[in-house]
Amino acid sequence: MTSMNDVAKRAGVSIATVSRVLNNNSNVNDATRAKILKAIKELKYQPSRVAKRLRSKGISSHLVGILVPDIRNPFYVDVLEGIEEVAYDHNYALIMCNFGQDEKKEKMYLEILQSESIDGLIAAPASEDDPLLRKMVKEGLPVVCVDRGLNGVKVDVVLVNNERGAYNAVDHLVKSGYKRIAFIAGLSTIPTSRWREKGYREALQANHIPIDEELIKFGDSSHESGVKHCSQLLKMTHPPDAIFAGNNLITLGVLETIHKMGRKVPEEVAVVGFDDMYWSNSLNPPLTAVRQPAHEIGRRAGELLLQRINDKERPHIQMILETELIVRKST
Amino acid sequence: MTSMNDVAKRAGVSIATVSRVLNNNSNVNDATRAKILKAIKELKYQPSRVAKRLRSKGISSHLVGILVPDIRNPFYVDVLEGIEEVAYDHNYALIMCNFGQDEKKEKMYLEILQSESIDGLIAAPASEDDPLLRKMVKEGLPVVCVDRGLNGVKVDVVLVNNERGAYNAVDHLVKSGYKRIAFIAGLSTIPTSRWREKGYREALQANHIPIDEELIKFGDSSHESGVKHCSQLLKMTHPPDAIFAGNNLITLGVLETIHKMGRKVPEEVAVVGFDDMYWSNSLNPPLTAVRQPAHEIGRRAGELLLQRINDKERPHIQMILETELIVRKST
DNA sequence: GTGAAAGCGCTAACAT
DNA sequence: ATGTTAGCGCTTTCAC
Repeated sequence: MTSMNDVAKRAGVSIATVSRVLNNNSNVNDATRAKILKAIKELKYQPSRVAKRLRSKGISSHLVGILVPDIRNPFYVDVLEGIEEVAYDHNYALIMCNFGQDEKKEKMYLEILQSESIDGLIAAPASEDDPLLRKMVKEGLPVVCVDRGLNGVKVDVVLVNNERGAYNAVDHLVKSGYKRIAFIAGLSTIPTSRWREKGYREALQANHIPIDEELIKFGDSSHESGVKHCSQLLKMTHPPDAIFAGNNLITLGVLETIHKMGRKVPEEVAVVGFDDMYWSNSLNPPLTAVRQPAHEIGRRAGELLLQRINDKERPHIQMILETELIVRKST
Repeated sequence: MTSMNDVAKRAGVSIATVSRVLNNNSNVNDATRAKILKAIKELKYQPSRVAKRLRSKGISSHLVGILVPDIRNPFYVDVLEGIEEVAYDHNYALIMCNFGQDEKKEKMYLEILQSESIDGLIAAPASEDDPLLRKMVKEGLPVVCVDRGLNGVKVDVVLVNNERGAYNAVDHLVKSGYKRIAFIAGLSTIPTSRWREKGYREALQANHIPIDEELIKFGDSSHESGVKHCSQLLKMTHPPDAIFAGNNLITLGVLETIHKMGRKVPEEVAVVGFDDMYWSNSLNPPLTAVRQPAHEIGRRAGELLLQRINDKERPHIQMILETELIVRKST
């Protein structure tokens, strides 16, 4: 790699001057500037982001971290895309860490992120009580949480009204005549699962439908979990006539299982999923789903993060976006 | 951030000794080591990856870059996951760059990656002639290409036999009795599109079916492109009785369009897609698809990269994996 | 307007 | 077995 030194030599100036034209703050003689620019071009010089980062802590290193629970979940992919869009617009690079619901992995990634001297972090932590993340926030790292918050510490948060989203889905199921509505939830430790469960219970209560605890299954937010719990449900003596799936991946597992067991959707079992996908229309049958504005969540989170990086004193914001129930053919 | 200096002071030793226990190479007195370890723990010291990177060029910085064309494509997500798996096992962090089929963006990301002093790079470049990437390889950066190669320079490559994959798909279509088989390809500039086209043509020829150029559409590897070309195809006076979709996203667009136009699959139009998805079974109808071992591709690429990082002289490898045609209900 | 020099946190000779 | 020191490539006072 050619360094500032090479440029300085070639232009016959000192590295300080080179640095000046690079960050075009101070005044530099036009002739000198031209010489330097020429040398930069000739040498194809590229400043080292690493050295910059090491030297100027606090000054923008233009690197932000992203911590996602599961890259296989299309929801997070969309969020990521939203973030990436604003990052790109502002010349930030992303260091992406996918911890796959594994808290050990999450911890390791947080440590790496920290030691990479990132400017900021967008995270969907496994737990709202994550001590390490909390510590990083306290130490002044700009952090924006998506999809879930972080207790006991001030952070910007972008999420969706999960309770209402679930409520609407289940309410729709009831209004469509379904009586035994099961809920396959994600990991019980993650907040979204609990909010969605709350919405589920409330909708049932509001409609005077007794809650059958047998119909509530907590799994681990994965495709396999959807498969497992759906097949258990379907094998019950009194199987449910509708399933509310706690997320994307679970929904896909549920659909697969129902097909494999030869049941008809929605005649024998209706399905509504939390999280819409852009290809929900091509599923069999077209899926009724609670749509989260994932891309928007990503964009907002990205914007909030950049704002906070530039102004650490700005008051904290909790941004709650609404979901939308997209009724198709599975209910 | 607490630094090595803080640790050294607290333990009453020099930073060199601290560095030694951290990289446990040389001999350190057990008592001293214990003291230092204690100080590290008490201070919650974390070495700065940035400083390490700056200092020791060439010595592993444990950061590798990933350059993917489109994170929305489930194929790349699976590849990414495979890479991430091996990276995690070897304590490498990933800096992920998604250029969204945009060559300008790709260039910017390559520059960033370069100036981050990464140890190596796994890339699926937009073009096999990318000059910047080529330059980086020439300058000694370990690079592994996935899904496509890089001309005029030696690199490890992991990809799939696209030609044969396409051939098998189309051959299957013919053998199933379809006569007017359309092909909606991805971006004509990317090699995979051309290989798949080749396989398509060959299968037709081998089966003595005349090629109708009207039935070959080149788009841009996106969902929208699938929608657009499928609807054009279906509106023809003599529409095709089968569609071979050039990738994941295109397939989804095709399916959506067929449903929207009220045609029956496979009775009115059969569909086979390149790239299988783990939820292909839940599509309407279950999709016949050419399965690429995406996860395996990722793992292999990751392994090759780590090997190359550790041994720049190792001979270059081109790894060609086979595809598998999964016949379901759409054909 | 420009240069010299200190230092960010670390590693790796080279001393002791 | 441990300490001293010179950088890695950059920014930023402080001089001139």
